Amino acid sequence: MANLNTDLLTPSVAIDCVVFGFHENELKVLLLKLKNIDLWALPGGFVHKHVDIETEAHNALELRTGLDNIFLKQFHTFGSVERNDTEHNKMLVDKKVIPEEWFPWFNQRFISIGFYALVEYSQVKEPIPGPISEACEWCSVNDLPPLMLDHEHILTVAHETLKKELNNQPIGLNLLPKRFTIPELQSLYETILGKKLDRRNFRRKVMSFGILVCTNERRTGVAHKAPLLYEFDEASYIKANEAGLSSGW
Amino acid sequence: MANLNTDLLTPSVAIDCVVFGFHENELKVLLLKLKNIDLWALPGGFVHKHVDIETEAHNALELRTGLDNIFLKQFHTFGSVERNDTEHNKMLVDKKVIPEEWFPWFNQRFISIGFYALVEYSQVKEPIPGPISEACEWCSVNDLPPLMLDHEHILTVAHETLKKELNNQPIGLNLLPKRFTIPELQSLYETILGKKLDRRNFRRKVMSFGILVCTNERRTGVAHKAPLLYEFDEASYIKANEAGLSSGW
DNA sequence: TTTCTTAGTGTCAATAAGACACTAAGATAT
DNA sequence: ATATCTTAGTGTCTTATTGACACTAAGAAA
Repeated sequence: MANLNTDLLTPSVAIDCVVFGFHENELKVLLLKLKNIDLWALPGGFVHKHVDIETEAHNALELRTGLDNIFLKQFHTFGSVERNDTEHNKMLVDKKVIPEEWFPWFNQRFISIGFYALVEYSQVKEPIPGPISEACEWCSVNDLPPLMLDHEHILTVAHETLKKELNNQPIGLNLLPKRFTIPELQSLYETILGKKLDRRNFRRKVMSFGILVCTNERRTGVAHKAPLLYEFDEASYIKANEAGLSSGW
Repeated sequence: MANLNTDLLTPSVAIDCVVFGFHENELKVLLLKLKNIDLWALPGGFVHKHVDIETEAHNALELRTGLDNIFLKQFHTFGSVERNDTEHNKMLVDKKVIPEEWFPWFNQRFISIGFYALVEYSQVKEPIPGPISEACEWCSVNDLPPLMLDHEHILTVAHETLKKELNNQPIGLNLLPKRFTIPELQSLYETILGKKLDRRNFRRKVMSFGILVCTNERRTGVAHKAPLLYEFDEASYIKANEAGLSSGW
């Protein structure tokens, strides 16, 4: 996007992606730091005229993460008139975040389709900044830098959606490494929900889903009793995802 | 829209509304019959540059139903490239559904934001056709006429969303008259879900939500034992809606 | 007044959820 | 080596929720 061929793009339509990762018991989100100013943005982009919006979201994330099979889900479309902020766009030109000739395109009224993504933190070696950004970093959801426009709102809606999804479907296949322990899975749930769960009841419930396979191997080199490693049974996981879990936590 | 001032409209963005009503134990949906051909469409429209998408959806429905306080909820955004169908648009011109000068606008690649609406059937006296339609009618969800483009798909996704919503929140305030009987409410649930529920368990569960107020009056002039009339307690209803119900049916 | 149909209520059993205490195993400190 | 600390793993009891089911009540029609 060093140049911006607006003829190929769908006017008025943008995509914003909230990429969740899980690391050191924190829920992280991938953010781009704009050039020259202390302002951050969600990864995203515009929609080419000949490309489906889901594909475009995948492409945007592949550019940032290098991963090509990311779990992605549309969660909301943001269409408030106030999203168009001429002062903000002028500032982007002033600070040389975008070249002046991009101003007309950026200053359109945009409708933004929000996607959230779940990725395994460790698989993203080095997040790659885009044309208007100088850094791409994981930030803790609980300690966000200043975000552009309504991006904090978009992020909040994505997080709330994710919390609700926990009641309807299993989560973890896309956020955890292939092998993981039950306490790690619990920590993921606790982190997303923002509250503690009872160890014994958690284990009972999650085992009842029938999506976990015990490898009979243990995590070694770790303090205290070595926990058993589990994997997801992908077929059952997908089935549970489609059928939906019955009740909430 | 007898004329179409495209300068005022957001390019590439459209809105489609799936308006649900409940009548004679059937789930109905409001459809427009296009002029001169046996092809039907969801009500909807385009998005004025200075209007929020939610407001635009409300406006579109007010034009069709005369109602100005409809329950509306965004459920999905449809962004497949294949939604743009030049042959279909040529046909619309050929059959004089739209004037030829509208062709370029209609033949854009559109992203469509889907909303579903819940309305009390009896409050819509006479649905009003729009500029490209010659009739506006309630159709049974189980017996749909031929629909334009991907509108049947949009309708299906809306219906599935509504089914899932039953697990998370009460439904009825917007679909039933002010006063209704529990068997009527049950019939609404059964119709949406497409399956029978146990009378006694249904009553117990729905009463446990604490959103129903008994009026101590009965529906008279009806066959068999006169059932008691209930109303929703709006404050509790809204609270239940926000908090979410715990578990599924 | 008998019959038919729907309304309204109660109970019991099975299942799921919440609260809680013990034993096992590895790491570290003494 | 052994004691101690911390986390892993399991079981049980209580309570709440769900599902299955049978009776009585009231109005309409025969």
